[in-house]
Amino acid sequence: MPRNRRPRDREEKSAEIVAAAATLFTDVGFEKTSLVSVAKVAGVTTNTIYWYFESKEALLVAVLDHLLAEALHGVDEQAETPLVDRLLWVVGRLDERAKLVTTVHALATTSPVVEAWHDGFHAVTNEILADGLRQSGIPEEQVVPMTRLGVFAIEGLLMHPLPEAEQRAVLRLALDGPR
Amino acid sequence: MPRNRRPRDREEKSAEIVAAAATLFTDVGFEKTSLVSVAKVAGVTTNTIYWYFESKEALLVAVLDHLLAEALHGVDEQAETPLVDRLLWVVGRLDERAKLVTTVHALATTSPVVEAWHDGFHAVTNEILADGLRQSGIPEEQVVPMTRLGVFAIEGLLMHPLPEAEQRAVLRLALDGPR
DNA sequence: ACCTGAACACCGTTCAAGT
DNA sequence: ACCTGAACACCGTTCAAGT
Repeated sequence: MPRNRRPRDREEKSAEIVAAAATLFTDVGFEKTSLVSVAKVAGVTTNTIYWYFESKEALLVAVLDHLLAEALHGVDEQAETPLVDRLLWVVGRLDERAKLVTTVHALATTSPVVEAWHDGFHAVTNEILADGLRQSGIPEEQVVPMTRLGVFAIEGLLMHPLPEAEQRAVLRLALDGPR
Repeated sequence: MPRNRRPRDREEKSAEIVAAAATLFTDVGFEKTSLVSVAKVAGVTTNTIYWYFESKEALLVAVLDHLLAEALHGVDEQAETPLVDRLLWVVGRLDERAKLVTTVHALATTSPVVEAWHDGFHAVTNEILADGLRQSGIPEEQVVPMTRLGVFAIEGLLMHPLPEAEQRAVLRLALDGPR
């Protein structure tokens, strides 16, 4: 029982693993990142990862939670700017993580853990976008399909890089319609 | 030189491998399908696959070409029906292959072969959709963003299953705008 | 030209053993 | 409770060898 092992060691170690995984997953990609390389960066052994996380996919979910919290930090201060700009801001922040967007969709069809995270993520983002639309005075029966189209547009923009002017054109079209 | 080896053996064998891979990739998923299982279904050895295809990803591209040709067969006869219904028809036909849609996007970021196929696919579908929009009398400067939004909507519908009535609502909104 | 057997390097995961 | 060494089963891929 060494006295230098403080009680927050657990969260620290786990946080280091998540941080290492977050960098590698976004840069190298989830599939191409081996747990050995995650362990190396985090300064632990492969098996240690399994003490903290049930599987590689469970580690991915922890990474996603971490990045989401990070990405959402600051979205509140933007409550005053127009909806289109707010969405554009979100797209800009998520752009470096684009690789993970496709990874999540690919894994959601086979991995229950990832599927659960994906469903929860959509529930949250749908709610945020739907609220924004209602406050813009969109008639209630159009809120649901427009929310869906808006989310599809955001996902599409993340998966297919485009200059910002064209991103804006697509989002405006999705929210305001032609003209 | 056995006399029962006909000259079309090569295409036959390769077609059998593609057919086996097409079934397994769509049902089990690309990542979860091992080349051993493909070989077993096709009645060959794993190494034989490498005689016909450069890699597992090259085999995927062959499968995609095969399925695309199959899916596009019959789209011409629909030239008279409204654009929304035509897109809905395409979505319906691709729905069982939804797993592959996400796989292609996931691999496109790391595999040049798959990225090339993905780019070509988008070029073709963009053209088809843009032509349809022009014939519907959409003003030229709106054709490009509307095509993009339309493709994003289709991909979104493939990645997130929805009842047909809601699929139609999203597509109508993308093409006709609110009201 | 076409196909195989046997190996290679690597992967996610497990488990008995240590502290 | 936490971590490790060593192994497991499996994977995509390669290559020398056969016909």
